[in-house]
Formats: sequence, structure tokens, C-alpha cells
Amino acid sequence: MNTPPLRKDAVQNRHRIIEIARRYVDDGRPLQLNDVARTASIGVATVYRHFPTPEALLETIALPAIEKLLRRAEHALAEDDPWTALRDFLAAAIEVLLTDPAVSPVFAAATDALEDTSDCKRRLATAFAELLARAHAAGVIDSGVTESDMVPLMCGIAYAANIQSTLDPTERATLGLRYLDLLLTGLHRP
Amino acid sequence: MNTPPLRKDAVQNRHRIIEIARRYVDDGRPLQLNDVARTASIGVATVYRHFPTPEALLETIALPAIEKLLRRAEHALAEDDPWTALRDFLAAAIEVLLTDPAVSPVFAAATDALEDTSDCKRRLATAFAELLARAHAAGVIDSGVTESDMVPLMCGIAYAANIQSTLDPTERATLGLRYLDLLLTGLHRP
DNA sequence: ACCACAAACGGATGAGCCATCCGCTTCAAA
DNA sequence: TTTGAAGCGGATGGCTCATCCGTTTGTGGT
Repeated sequence: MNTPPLRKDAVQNRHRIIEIARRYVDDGRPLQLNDVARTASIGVATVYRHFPTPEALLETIALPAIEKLLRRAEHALAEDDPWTALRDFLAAAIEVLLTDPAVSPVFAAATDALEDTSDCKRRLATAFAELLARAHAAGVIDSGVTESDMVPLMCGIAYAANIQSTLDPTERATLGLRYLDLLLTGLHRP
Repeated sequence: MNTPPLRKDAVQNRHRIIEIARRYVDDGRPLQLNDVARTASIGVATVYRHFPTPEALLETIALPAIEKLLRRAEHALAEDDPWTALRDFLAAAIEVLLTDPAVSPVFAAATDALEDTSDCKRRLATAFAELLARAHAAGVIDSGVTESDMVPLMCGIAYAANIQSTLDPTERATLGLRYLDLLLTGLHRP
């Protein structure tokens, strides 16, 4: 099931595509494969061969940030106080969502283009479910709220902060953290 | 500045276009003007003449719902208790946002295609600002939250509820109201 | 060093969407 | 009924998308 290693010109092209694509998402330009190919001075077909759809490319771009978030979740599991653990992780999540524009579309998407993305999201969901379960067990959070509420709610906060298109990314992140705080006040049972 | 009345064949076409377009948004299909024209058995140019962009058509579709919301806001201003007034209005807003798929993109858009839309949004903002000011004056709401927070937050809640693409519109509305409740718990100062 | 072949490349190309332009039709005021 | 302005429609050129296939390039074996 494992694929043979890529040829060295292929890996080079792949990196170049990812590098150019990263600029596109950072600048908020739409990720059009033809366009990326031209900018990268690489044949269209090459880009399509590496990334069959814009989503696949976007997921590749977003993966490192999602993996980072996964590590944060696992790290949070080491924290003693369940509420602190949950809150800190959620703050990290908001920060990632608002800092890297590639991430939120990937979380919002119903289906994933890449196996890696699904894996990572699944593991993240597991870790987060554990964080939430501990908070529930300790009685520090509204008993009605589930894991399948939290992902959309986080995306919703990111969305709300992102609508403020006049603000720069840093300000948006701050705003997002404030919104999170409002929500958490609503969820917290001291 | 006021335009001459439309010819009767023109108004008929206009209605037909709106009627077809309404089906498109209700079904979640993308609102492509060429496509709408073909479905309506009307020339492409006619559609483009009435609605220069998809946004203009969408705003026309959404306007009645937004006007309804405006009336709800004005109605809420008659309510005595500032918190009840605010809460009821926000609940109505969520309900509209989640019931009519045309509305949230119009609110999320940074600029409006139609003068009418801008007018209506502006008046709604004014009424809402008044509701919020009363709540602040009565000290029943977090003092830091402003009107320019609330619109995005409402859109965020709608967005969060809409991500649950497996649910039907009614269930999504219920979910949205629950999310609103969580947020309001965080905002309320009894 | 060379060969052979698989892997990867690139761009020409056809399919499909968008929106405009302009010759024709229809309405309504006189 | 006439007349001209308002409205109509679809052919069309520009643009994006993604595939196909002839050519090039890297690699493992001799």
C-alpha cells in the first residue's frame, strides 16, 4: 500500500508548488491550480498530478498547522486542571484558525481530499473528546455541550472574527480570543 | 433620481427570474445568472439587465426577510425589559439567518450591490444599536460588547449551525438557538 | 559509462462558464 | 395607427478548468 519514493525532480517541483500556494493563501488569493502552475513556472499537468484538486493542495498547506494543534491538544492532556486544559487548548485552536488562513476551510469542509488530513483530524477529535470528557467529569462545563458542537462553534468564532476584513490578522486573532472568552463564560460552571 | 415604471412584460420577467432564483437558493444550488436564465426560459441579457451580478439578485431575494427582521427589531423596541427585548430579537435574527439561506451571505458581504439592501441594513443596525444601548444602560450585558461585535457573532452562530450539513433546516435552526443561548449566558449580567 | 524503461513533465486543447453587444420585438403614449 | 423608446434574446469572444499525449529526465542494472 505504500507508494515508491518520488523522483528528485518531482519532490523539487512539489515543494515549489507548495511554496507558491502558501503565498496565495496568505495573500487571500483564490487557489487556482492553473494560476499556481503559471506562477511557479511549472506545467499545469504537473501541478494536477501532485494535487488533483485545489482542496488537496490546500490540505497539504494546512496540515502542519493542524498537526501543531494536535500536539497542543496532547500537551493539554498533561495539564491537571480540566478547565484550564480545555480553555488553553481552545485558545490555541482559535489562534491557529485565525493565523493560518488555510486551516479553517479545511475544518469546515465536510469531506477531506487527503487521507493524512482525515487521520490528523480524527486524532485531534479524539484528543479533544478526552479534554471535554474530563471537563464534564469535573462538572466544570455545561453538561449539554458535546464535541460535535465545539468544532462548529470554533469555526463560527473564527468566521465571526474573519468577517472584520478591515482588521489585520493579529487584531483578528485578538478579537477571536475575546469571542472565545464570551462563549466560555457561557459554558463554564465554576 | 427616481426611475420610470417598468413595462409590464419587464415586471413579469423580473418576477419570473426572482421566482426561479428563489428555488436555486432554497436548494443550495449556486446562483449562476446564465443558468437561471435558461431555467426561466428567458434570455441571458434580460437577466443581466435586471440583475447585473449574482449578488444583486441574491440581495433582492433576501430583502423581504431582512425587512421582516427590521420590523422585529422595531417591535422589540416596544418591549419594556431591555434584556428580553434584546434576547428575543437575537433569537428572531438567528431564526431568519438559518431559515432563509439567502440572508447570511448578504449580511456577511462587506459591500452591498443594491441601495435598498444598504438602507435596510443601516436601519436595522440603528434599531439594534438602540436595543444594545438600552441593555448597556440597564447593566444587563457585558459592558465590552459592541454592535460591531454582534453582527459577526450572529453570522458566526449561523455559520456554526450551517456546517452541520447533515441536519435539515429546522434542526439547524434549533441548534442555532442553542448556540445563541450559550453566547447569551456569557453576555448576560443579571 | 551506457542503456532501457519507467516516472515525470509540459503545453496544446476541448469543454464549460461568464457577461457583453447589437439587431430585433414589444409596449404604450400621442 | 404610428412612432420611438424600452425591453428582449442569443450569438459570441474571453476566460478558467482539467485532461490527454508526445517528449524529456532520472534511475537502476549492466
